[in-house]
Amino acid sequence: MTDGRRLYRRGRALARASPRPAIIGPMSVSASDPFPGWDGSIAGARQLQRQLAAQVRLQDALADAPRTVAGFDVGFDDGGATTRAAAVLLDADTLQPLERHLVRVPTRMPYVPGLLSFRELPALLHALDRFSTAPDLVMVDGQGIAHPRRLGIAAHFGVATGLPTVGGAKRLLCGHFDPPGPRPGDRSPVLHQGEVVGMALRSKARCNPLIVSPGPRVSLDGAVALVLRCLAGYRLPEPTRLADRLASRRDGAARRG
DNA sequence: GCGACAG
DNA sequence: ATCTTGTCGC
Repeated sequence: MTDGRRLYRRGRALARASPRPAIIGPMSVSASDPFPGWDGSIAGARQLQRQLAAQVRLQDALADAPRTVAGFDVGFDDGGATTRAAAVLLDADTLQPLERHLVRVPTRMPYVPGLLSFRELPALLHALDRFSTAPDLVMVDGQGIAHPRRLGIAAHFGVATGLPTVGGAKRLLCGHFDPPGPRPGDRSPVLHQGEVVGMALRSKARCNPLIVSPGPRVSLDGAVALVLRCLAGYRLPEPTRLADRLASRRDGAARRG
């Protein structure tokens, strides 16, 4: 299924997928064709990343008072054959969930460091389509611009949808940082090739720092401020934490025993 | 050549 | 990511 040139399997199911609602924005691509122009190769994927990264603008351009925040994450089933994408919409002020969606689609790409979005973005876009209304802000489990070519899955999501997006990862993909202070809120810049591409944020005491990096329409400082606003006593911000629980079949309602 | 390597 | 119970530390 992977011959080095065509690593991505285009499937019938994807071809007849439902079109994206018109609530997303002018920059959006359809969930059925997430990577227009991609030839399916590794080199082509990297080239597309460089091209899309050039479209990322880090000027804050979100609603004055975001009313909703969405969290996205992915998990796997059937030994990896099925990709589970979770999308949770929360009230930005109370952080209470308003909508929760879980979609299952066939896995079509293996995990390749630096090309995570080519594996998980399609499923995330399908999950996004389930929302009854577009979120004011998006948070994705993964890197924003803290990526070798400045297009982690969060940044890619933002470019693909036109929505303001923030990346929150549990670990670093590239670059380095000095350990931030021990108290919640302490932070230390993430550097890569001489550029500040993110912030290692101590979101909770005695926990490893969260790697925060912006996607389109959000600045680095803005991303940190938004993440801080979404914290509720856990290392991960609520949007991503709830999506993670839903995608990883660890959701309270789905557990027995 | 060697080490690193989101999820 | 995923396979998996209890356990050490705060």
